Amino acid sequence: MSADTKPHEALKNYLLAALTVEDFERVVGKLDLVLFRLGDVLYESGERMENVYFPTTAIISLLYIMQNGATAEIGVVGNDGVVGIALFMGGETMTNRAVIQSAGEAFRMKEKDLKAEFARGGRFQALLLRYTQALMTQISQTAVCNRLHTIEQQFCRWLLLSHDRLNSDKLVMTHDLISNMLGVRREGITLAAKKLAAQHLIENNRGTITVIDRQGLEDAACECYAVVNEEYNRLLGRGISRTFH
Amino acid sequence: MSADTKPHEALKNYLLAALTVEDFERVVGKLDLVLFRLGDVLYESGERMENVYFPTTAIISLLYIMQNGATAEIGVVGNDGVVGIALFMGGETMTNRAVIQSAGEAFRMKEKDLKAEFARGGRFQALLLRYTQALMTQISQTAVCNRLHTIEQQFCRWLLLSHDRLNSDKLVMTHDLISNMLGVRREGITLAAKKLAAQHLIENNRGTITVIDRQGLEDAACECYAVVNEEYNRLLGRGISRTFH
DNA sequence: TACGCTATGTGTGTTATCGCACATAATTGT
DNA sequence: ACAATTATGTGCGATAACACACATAGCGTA
Repeated sequence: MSADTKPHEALKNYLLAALTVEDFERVVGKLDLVLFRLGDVLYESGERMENVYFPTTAIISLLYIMQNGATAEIGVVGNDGVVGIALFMGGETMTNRAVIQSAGEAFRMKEKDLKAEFARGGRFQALLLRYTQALMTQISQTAVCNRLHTIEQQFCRWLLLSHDRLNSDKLVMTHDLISNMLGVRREGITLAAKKLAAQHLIENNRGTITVIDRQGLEDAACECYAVVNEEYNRLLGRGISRTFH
Repeated sequence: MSADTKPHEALKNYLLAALTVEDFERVVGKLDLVLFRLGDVLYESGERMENVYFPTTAIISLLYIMQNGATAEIGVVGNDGVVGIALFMGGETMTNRAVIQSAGEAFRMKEKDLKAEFARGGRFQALLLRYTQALMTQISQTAVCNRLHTIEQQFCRWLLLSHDRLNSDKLVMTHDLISNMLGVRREGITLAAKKLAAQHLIENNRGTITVIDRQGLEDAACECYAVVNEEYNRLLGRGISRTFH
């Protein structure tokens, strides 16, 4: 397999791609490719997980669901990371739901296999922990952004984080869905989208948002996006931002 | 020392107290007691840390500082945890500032000693990782709370989290300081404090807030406090909430 | 005891966002 | 082609929080 001319699909996930050849060869045998559709749930709040997932083309949203049904996203995971950190962090469950925000593929690894790999204590463990710290930074910045910034700024941050994890400029996503992620009204997103479209930063069609001016979007966002992006670069040793695609 | 009749001060920190006798005996030799005053900074954003701290009576706030000087707390650490997780998570630095919110003591451990202990991979490592997951839950809930709840509800959550980590009902803290933590205006806190005082949940004197009706405060808070508290109990195997004092 | 500093209380007008209602437009199914 | 469904656009009054201004009150100390 290492002699293949075509690189393994799993290398599309940056965590897996950062393994040594030796580690990768061993780990790859324990991975299964899974296809997810929009809305699929990888785990529920408080639910015991049986697998972790290393996304390649899928994007997963970590959502908190309030007792009254209101929702708010605390973070997003794509080909930069892994879903199911509670399995190696030792908590077994989390207080959020992991839901597919953008259809695509991910590699599944069984709990037992993951724990065995983690316990080896080598590069894989170090990578998983550094990724977890990066995710903490993203969640922290979500908290800050929710506190201090406007819907429009948050929408920009959210678009950029999604765009980074997508190999297309087209986000298939309704305003309503986005509003659930950001924990705001649907009308708030409609308004923000119109404003960004008027500045020619995005195109805003029924069910899809297309990124037109990536740099313009970054300028329109608050500092939160840049802080998170730089921390991911620093911790995971490569850009996940568009600059590096 | 294990034969002492008086329990070691370090046992006031729940992470250290959860170690096996053997682990504790070894670790305790590497701890130094430090006294902190209000406002002391344990590390700055992006600054290389040289120690971790296991608080006993001190309370530490993890603050994000925006470029324009605005601040927002992302989490709070007391005798339930440890400050400086970046040292074992592998990132070395974080994007926030750790600042003393309530004067008191903490045990300091050198980076090298901590990393050596972590690398042993035993109970101490497991505890540190589970604590990190608990902290992630707290940060997540801060994000949710910032998004969906009123200043008054957030103030209740904040009071409860602080009260849990304090061995007194008196919080020495100005409205101005609290407003910096919550990322709101000082007047907003004055108003919320007056409302809670009118309901006899707290007493609101110059420079101090005294918790009068703990249960009433919990009822006035949003679900965010309960979610975090339950998750700490589940992950760290003991209550840090007042119920268990 | 009086002065000065710090903390808290309060009022006014503004803004962002909300909740709700409803119109319009795009897509899907028959 | 038409009806039904889904997505988006828009208006309006309510509310929470903001910024700013300034009054009062508690505390330390000269």
